[in-house]
Amino acid sequence: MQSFKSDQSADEGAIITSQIVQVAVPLPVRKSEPLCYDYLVPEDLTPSGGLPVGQIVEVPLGKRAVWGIVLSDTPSGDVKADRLKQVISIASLRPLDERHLRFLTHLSDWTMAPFGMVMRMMLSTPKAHLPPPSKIVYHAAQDADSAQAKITPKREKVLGFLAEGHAMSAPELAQETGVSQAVIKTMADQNLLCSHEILDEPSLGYHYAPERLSLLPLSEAQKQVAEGIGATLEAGYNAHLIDGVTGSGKTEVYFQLVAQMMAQHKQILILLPEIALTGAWQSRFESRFGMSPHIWHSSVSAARRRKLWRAVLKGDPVVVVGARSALFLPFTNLGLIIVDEEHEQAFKQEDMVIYHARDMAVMRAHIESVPVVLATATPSLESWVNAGQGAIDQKAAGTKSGTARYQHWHLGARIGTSHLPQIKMVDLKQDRPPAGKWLSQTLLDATKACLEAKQQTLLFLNRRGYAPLSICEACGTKAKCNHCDSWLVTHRLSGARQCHHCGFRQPLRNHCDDCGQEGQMRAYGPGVERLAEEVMAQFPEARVCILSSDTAARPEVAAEMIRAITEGEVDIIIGTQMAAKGHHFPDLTLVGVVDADFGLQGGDLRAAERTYQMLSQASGRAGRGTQSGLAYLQSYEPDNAVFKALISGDRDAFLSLETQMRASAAMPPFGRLAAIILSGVDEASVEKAAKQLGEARPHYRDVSIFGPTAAPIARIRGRYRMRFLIRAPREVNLQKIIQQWLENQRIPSQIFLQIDIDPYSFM
DNA sequence: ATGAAGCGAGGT
DNA sequence: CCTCGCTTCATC
Repeated sequence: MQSFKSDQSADEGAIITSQIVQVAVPLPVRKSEPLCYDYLVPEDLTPSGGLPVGQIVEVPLGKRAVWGIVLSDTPSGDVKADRLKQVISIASLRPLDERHLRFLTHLSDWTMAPFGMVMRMMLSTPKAHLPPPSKIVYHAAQDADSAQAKITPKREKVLGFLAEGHAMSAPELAQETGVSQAVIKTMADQNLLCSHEILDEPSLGYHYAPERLSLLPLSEAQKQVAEGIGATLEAGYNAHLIDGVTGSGKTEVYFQLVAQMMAQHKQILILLPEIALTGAWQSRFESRFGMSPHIWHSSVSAARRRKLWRAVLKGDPVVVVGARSALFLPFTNLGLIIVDEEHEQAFKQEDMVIYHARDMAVMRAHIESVPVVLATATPSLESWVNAGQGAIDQKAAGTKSGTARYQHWHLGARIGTSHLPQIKMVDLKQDRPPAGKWLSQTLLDATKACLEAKQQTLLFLNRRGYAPLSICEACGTKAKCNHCDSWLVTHRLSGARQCHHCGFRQPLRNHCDDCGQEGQMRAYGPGVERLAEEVMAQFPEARVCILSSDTAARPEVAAEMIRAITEGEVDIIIGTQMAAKGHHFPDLTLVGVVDADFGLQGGDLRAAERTYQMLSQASGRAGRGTQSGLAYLQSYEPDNAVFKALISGDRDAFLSLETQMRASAAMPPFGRLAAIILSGVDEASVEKAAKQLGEARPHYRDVSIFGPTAAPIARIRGRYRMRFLIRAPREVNLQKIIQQWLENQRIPSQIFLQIDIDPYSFM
């Protein structure tokens, strides 16, 4: 009796002394601190004693088992110890380091996305936290000579190889020694070899070998930039903006920096905006470095991602090239971050966690104390101002001048003989194409001349499909999406009318859904397919291709089209944005921008900036070879400042003007913006929730809150959306204001609330 | 996020 | 009286 009791109390004692940790759980709960729950750590899970902060663990959560991160080794005490659940398992990974955790919390704080969601995104690589598969390896038996088995020549070969101290799996060994696997198996059976199980986790790290590099010799200007930045690479955090016209060789400059950090055996992260189209970039990397970089994006196979994720955490020296999500990899030996095409909007992630990968890359570099290099031909206004430009205007906006956050590096001329294209306007009010046609006489003549000179033309139109709008001539009804407030775009090539917001499609019929009339549907407006029709009618002998995300949906198809164009198998390219980006088509000398005004309308904060970037990008395709290039911009308002800047090539004047406008309107980067978006299936309840939230709006002297207003496209994917826009001076803590506003608000659970700090899209 | 419980409308 | 569907609640 007595002893039973004391045993009992000893058990209780064991439970009480066992460790309790706080684990961040993947719940979408918005709190100022990461949402953590207390869990007991069973002793048999931690032979080494306690769990460290940063350890990834599997814990029960309600009915489920989820992965979370240990954020504290002391209990919060929120729940009585006897109600605590136990940690289920511990990931076979080293704990995340403190800097990575800091990155996650800062990102969650900045974006106001629930920590649990940021963490979930970071941990979403399938099975990365499970132990790697194991494999059986063979090595020479200790007492091999005492075994009685015959040593045949083949066996001799195997033993000879293993004598060098290797341990290998049967297939590898067979490969290496040129014997069949059966020989190895038999030798193992006869105790000539002994085997054991190891984890199959080869290192992915590069071996830095300067003799394998074949970097291009740099021009004087390139060398200056490479050396200037290079001198700071080992001095912790430093941010650089490489600002060089298309074709000035920015990539070669940062390759030099990559090589410099590789010599230090560091991990290097290179972010590209659209990784699916990076075949050319990759082959360029391979030819300079004699090895492939590791690619990271959502369509890389789960197995590869898993291997890379683990290798990155182990600290293997790797060069990772990736899309936005690569930013969340658990680097432990990071040396350098590069963000190429830093101005690209594609870096802004608009899903569950809304963040800008360029800005978060700078934040991560800061936390990791490593340099970050932003590269672009057309800097975003934010980066340009951060690089200390437009200083007069900064003063006007009350910001201290002379405090550039980024070092600004210019790369001027194009490399080699090529020059920037000459840009000319076509005034569509004067030189107007006939109804239903889109090419002015000027552009047609130029195209004809270009064809005759056996050179290529790019006609740029950023509109997919055949026509953006279809109207029934009988009743005036427009073909609309069932799930969104948007028109259906006619796609003749795929025989469908489709919604570009939700992917809804219906077969292409010449029948009105509303009045039922046959044969009355008319297409309005241009799309690349329709433009192709016009071009083929004008130039029946020309070889025409359409390059858009519809015609080149898969990367292989896109690569093939780009090859065909590069090798001169095409005369006229009709392309969307996809054709404008980064390609090098040496025979292309004429670019026609069919609708240069597209993108300027809509009152978007960045409309002018974005249009400038896109048109300069598109016109920059012309004249990259030995011939000089020419670009025509068709516009109804040819006097717009954007076009004037493009023609004069005075980009900095344009950016200064934009900077002034932003500064005087207290818009980013001189003021801060945030959007709060409420969405839900039921329009009335979204409106009601928005109204309630609006009534609780805080009132501050310098903070303006606009809304609630229906989003410009009020319904997308069957969800109604209302938004608030908040504007505050730069020095105001916008997140804190929103936090306080939302704190005591009860949002019905069927309504989804999102916060977009520094919004780019106003849709 | 996601499973469970709570509650009104409709069916046996 | 019991089930279906949808809102509300809690998750250590």
